[in-house]
Amino acid sequence: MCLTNGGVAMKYVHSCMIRGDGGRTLRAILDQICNKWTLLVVATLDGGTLRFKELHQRIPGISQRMLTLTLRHLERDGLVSRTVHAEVPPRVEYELTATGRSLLEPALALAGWAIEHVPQIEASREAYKKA
Amino acid sequence: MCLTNGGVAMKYVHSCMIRGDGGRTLRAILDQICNKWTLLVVATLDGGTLRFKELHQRIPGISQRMLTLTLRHLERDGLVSRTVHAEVPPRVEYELTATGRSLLEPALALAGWAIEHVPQIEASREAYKKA
DNA sequence: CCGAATCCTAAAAGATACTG
DNA sequence: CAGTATCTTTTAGGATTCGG
Repeated sequence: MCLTNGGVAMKYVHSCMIRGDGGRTLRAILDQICNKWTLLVVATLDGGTLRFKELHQRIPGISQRMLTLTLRHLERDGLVSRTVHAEVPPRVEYELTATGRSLLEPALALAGWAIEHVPQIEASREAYKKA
Repeated sequence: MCLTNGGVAMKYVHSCMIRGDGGRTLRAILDQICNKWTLLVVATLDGGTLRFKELHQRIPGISQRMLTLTLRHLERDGLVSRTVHAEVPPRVEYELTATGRSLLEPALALAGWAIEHVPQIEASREAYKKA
């Protein structure tokens, strides 16, 4: 299967996305990845294992609730592993799984595109407002 | 700037995302791209110009309202051009701009990743439910 | 320290009806 | 044909409190 040619492959993506159930599942997964915090949590876990509190500190603005929810979803989807150490006080460590790490490259590509195009998009928004 | 090495570059992305304003703008753009319909509209416009009605037909399930909103946002951000032909009945054509086309590749990479991992993620979800 | 439970608001999205 | 307007439902996310 060729996934390198935009012209052809995007049609394949399109066909996958509009199929009744596959579409719903695929969109659910894409939504999951692209929500407010997921990409940031994955990016933060790149490079090694972190505890809950460390994650909380490194992601300014995230609430405990959203960090917990995001981690649970990532764990459920098999992208992050969660290890509880039976100590007092408790220590819980999070780490990307192989699947989670495999997400880094495409996620990076998209984030990179967004970073590159921020000025251009902002300019376009300004121009649009005036018109 | 190196954007090809996940280990290093993801930290760059992370640093971009947590910066006060740049972070907000960047996340707003990512949110925009990854919302329920944007990727699908962009994928559908790959390959050529389409009228409003054609888009509506090729994207099952989208409401007129959401198609309009999505197209307005894409137009505002400079990813899609909108051409009104002064005829009766009216004819409005939408087309990807150069910037819009440049989004195809990274968007494709992410969608491709999601498509590839659907079975694995679903299996992980099943296992998670039971446990 | 880690996180579950609850309550609340704002935004997104859907349904429906109408118009130049 | 290509929208706009309005209404309702649904969801995401934040604040706070409590528990193991």
